[in-house]
Amino acid sequence: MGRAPCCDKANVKKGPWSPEEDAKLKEHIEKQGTGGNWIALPPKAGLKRCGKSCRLRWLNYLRPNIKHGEFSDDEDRIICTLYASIGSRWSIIAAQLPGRTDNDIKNYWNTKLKKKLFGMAPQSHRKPHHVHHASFSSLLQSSSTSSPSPSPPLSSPSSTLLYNCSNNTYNTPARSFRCFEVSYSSNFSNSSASCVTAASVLQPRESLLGPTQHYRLQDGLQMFGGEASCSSSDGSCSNQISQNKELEYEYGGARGSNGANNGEQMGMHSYFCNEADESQTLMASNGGCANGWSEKSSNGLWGETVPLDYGFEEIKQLICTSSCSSFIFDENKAEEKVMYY
DNA sequence: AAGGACCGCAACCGCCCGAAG
DNA sequence: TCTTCGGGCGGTTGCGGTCCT
Repeated sequence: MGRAPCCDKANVKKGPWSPEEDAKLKEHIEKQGTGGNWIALPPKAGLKRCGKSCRLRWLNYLRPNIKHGEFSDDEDRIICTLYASIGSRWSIIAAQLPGRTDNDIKNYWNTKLKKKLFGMAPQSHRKPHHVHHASFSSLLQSSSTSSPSPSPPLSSPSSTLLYNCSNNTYNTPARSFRCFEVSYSSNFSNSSASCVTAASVLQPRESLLGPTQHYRLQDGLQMFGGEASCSSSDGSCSNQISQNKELEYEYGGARGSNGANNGEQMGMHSYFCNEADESQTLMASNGGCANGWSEKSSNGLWGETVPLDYGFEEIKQLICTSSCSSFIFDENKAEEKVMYY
């Protein structure tokens, strides 16, 4: 009955990893692999660490192709957009950002992006001393040519973000965004074998127009899975779209307006919302395994059609209303949890 | 120069779920 | 069928670095 304990917790080392430990772990995994058993790995590798700790160290730091450093504006947009639609499913979000780990994204969101998005003033009066990111509004407004225009105050985004009802676009002086829709079907049968990743994120409108549109989208898709992305999974669900070498991107093909993909897997559909593009559908599904997609959404958005291309205010409001309306205020964390579950 | 405040990040903690026994 | 484990995930913490006074 049952199994042996995973590790002797009294005899495992905690705290920061030494370079020697890193080298041992890396060498062992590169030679032997994980063997599919992290708990058994530490003694084999000569490490006095918990298997979970080894796994975390490998996935978040030692694994090849890990990307550290600044997040690009595109990555910011992906994070914000996905956060607005699915909440703090960091592993899923990480799966869309090649080279990024869920831990990285989580930290980035908590320390920078959230403040950027909500225009939070620094808690102290001193100037920020780390990397100066563009504000989110300027991020949204930045043109593809990165023209250095000053950012308007976040408190008045409407002054620079104009919604065009006729074609579902948000226009700024420098750039406009196309409205995408992504629908999540909840009636797929095999959650472990079926998952869908975000196939569209905020894209500069100009990149979606004209003859290059198709290719840009394909590029965008491939970007998601071009290499082992860095969800904290063992990699099996990281290449969610890159695993889809066979994945068919139906461009202009049949559209499952209800999101069902023959009823067997969750479908994600991105539509171009203006009339000129309405016949063009990008449809993506895959055989990855990000289980988050298979679960009921914490914000209750599954099965609905969720606009994924937001302006600043839309993302802000979505985040506020759908998932964690009170996350700015620490005193409301308890309430926040209630809202989640 | 020293102390305090703040920030970012690596790592830990605890829970959940499916698998193993 | 029940118990326990292993893997995975999100939330939280603590430490070290940086900046301000």
